[in-house]
Amino acid sequence: MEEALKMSNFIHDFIDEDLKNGVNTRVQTRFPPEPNGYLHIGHAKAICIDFATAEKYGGICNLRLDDTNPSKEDVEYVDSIMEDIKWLGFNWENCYYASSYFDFIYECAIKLIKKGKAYVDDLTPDEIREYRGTLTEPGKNSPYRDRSVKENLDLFKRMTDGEFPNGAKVLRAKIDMASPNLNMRDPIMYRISHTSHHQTGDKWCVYPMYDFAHPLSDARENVTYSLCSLEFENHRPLYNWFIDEIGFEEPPRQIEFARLNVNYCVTSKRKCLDLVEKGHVSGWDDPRMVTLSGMRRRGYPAEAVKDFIGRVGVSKADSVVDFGLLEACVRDNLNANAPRAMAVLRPLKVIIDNYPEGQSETIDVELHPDHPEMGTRKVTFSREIYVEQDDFMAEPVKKYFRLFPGNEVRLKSAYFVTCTGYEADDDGNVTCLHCTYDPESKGGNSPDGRKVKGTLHWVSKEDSVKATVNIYDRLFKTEKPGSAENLADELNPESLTVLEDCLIEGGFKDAKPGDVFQFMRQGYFCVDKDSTPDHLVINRTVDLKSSWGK
RNA sequence: UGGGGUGUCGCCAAGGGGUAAGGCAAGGGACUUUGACUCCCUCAUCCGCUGGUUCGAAUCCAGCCAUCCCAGCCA
Repeated sequence: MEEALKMSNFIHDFIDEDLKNGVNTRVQTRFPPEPNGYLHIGHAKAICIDFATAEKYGGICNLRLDDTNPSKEDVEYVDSIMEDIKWLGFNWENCYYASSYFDFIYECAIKLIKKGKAYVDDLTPDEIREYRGTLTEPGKNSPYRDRSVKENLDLFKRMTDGEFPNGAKVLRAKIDMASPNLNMRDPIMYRISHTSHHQTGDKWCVYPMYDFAHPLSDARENVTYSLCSLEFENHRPLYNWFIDEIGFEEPPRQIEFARLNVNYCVTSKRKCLDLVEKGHVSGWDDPRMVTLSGMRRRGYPAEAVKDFIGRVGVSKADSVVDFGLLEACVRDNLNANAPRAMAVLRPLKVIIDNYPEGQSETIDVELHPDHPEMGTRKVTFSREIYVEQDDFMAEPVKKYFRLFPGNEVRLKSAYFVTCTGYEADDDGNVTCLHCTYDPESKGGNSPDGRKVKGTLHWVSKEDSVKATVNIYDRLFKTEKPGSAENLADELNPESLTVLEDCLIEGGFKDAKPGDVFQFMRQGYFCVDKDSTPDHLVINRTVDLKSSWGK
């Protein structure tokens, strides 16, 4: 993916142009999340773009926690953000907080007041909204707009000193109440909020707004390209206004790109928080969530996520990427890297009638068919084994070439076996299969050269471990969740299927949380963090494509 | 009905005057000790629409249509 993202996109075209014209001589970016939630697949796009762009041009990318609104933020989130970025494999040059620039930002506010470009406004929130006008009508000036510099300086200091309650006053930029761009109608720079901040404690009771803090933070850090999503396009004139008014030698430039949307997924903090708080999911790291922690727990390799971002590309067109593309990236990665193991999710007992009772043998099986260097593991074959329930049909449908009475198949790496009969309970459910094996076919090939069309995975009764397996489906049944009044109405009731009593080959007990295996045709599976040697909990990462049944 | 964006295959996305890359999905075939993988082949006479400029346009111009963002003391 590094290559994919280094391929030119329109952002790089702008940068190339600037570099060519001498507008800039270097490239520096930043990834600026607000610590008010967990990072998700959408952030992964921003992270990849920010870090890869800096890397492409030999510049640096800082992590900056955009913490200008303490009422919504928490250190729990800053910790998770750092962990998730590291998991993705990116290393920030410096870690800063917007709050570490509060003194600087405050000085900038004073400077604007002194220039007559900012004023303290006493209007109430409702009045400010009224005075702002509408999309089609211009706003009107606040009666407090023409206060003297001296009075503004005094009032702003008293705001800062905590003399006024929340909402009593704000500091506003004096721009143009008739601007067709609402962001330019005297935007608020500072609001009063007697809230303790997770980084600065009780030092401040006024906090800068995003529009004021962001450009100054960028400039302060010597960022040259401030890459963000499309919804900030309308803010760019304001971003530039603050940069121009304060004055910087190497002004940063904001470039916007379309944010990532994936169908059947939710990537808004509001909705994710809702799912977590209302218990629709087990937490921010629920394997069904597309949070970075959720995907990690699900077993998605970080490389696969980055590959996905690279394949999606960067443009300014609103788009919704198919979740299937993410899964394709995961399969590609895992197919190449995940060791193989045999597991039977819905066990069906098989008795090899002509295999001596009490006898067993150990078979070496490659961990990966394409990578012999990965070595082998040992599996045990014996008279009583288990196969998948749907690997048998009493009355086979056309083109079915697994087990059915009279048919011969291969047990992966073991022997050819022929189904001779089966037992069923009173309800007609098949409870046990009877087979005979061909001793000459040890290893899975018959010396007489006869072929079988089916190869089944299996586990022996003696050498297997029990596990609980979670099978996941999409969390939502609607392509674009969030349109309904209640998000819960759009949840897919079958997003989680728990299978108890699954059987995995014996050696699996040594697997560690986070390890991902391919259980042959059943797909890829990841050992859950809550798994213990006594109780294995396995999450299905993704299934395999199958042409069976088409 | 204001301003700012965006419209190329089912989903992403290159290409920016010279005759439509690639990926995912889909379909067909080969191979196969995973009905997986791999490997072949197919898949936009057409680039939102309508005009115009030009020898020639998806690429330039005009008009129109569709769609997204903006009226938080959120980011």
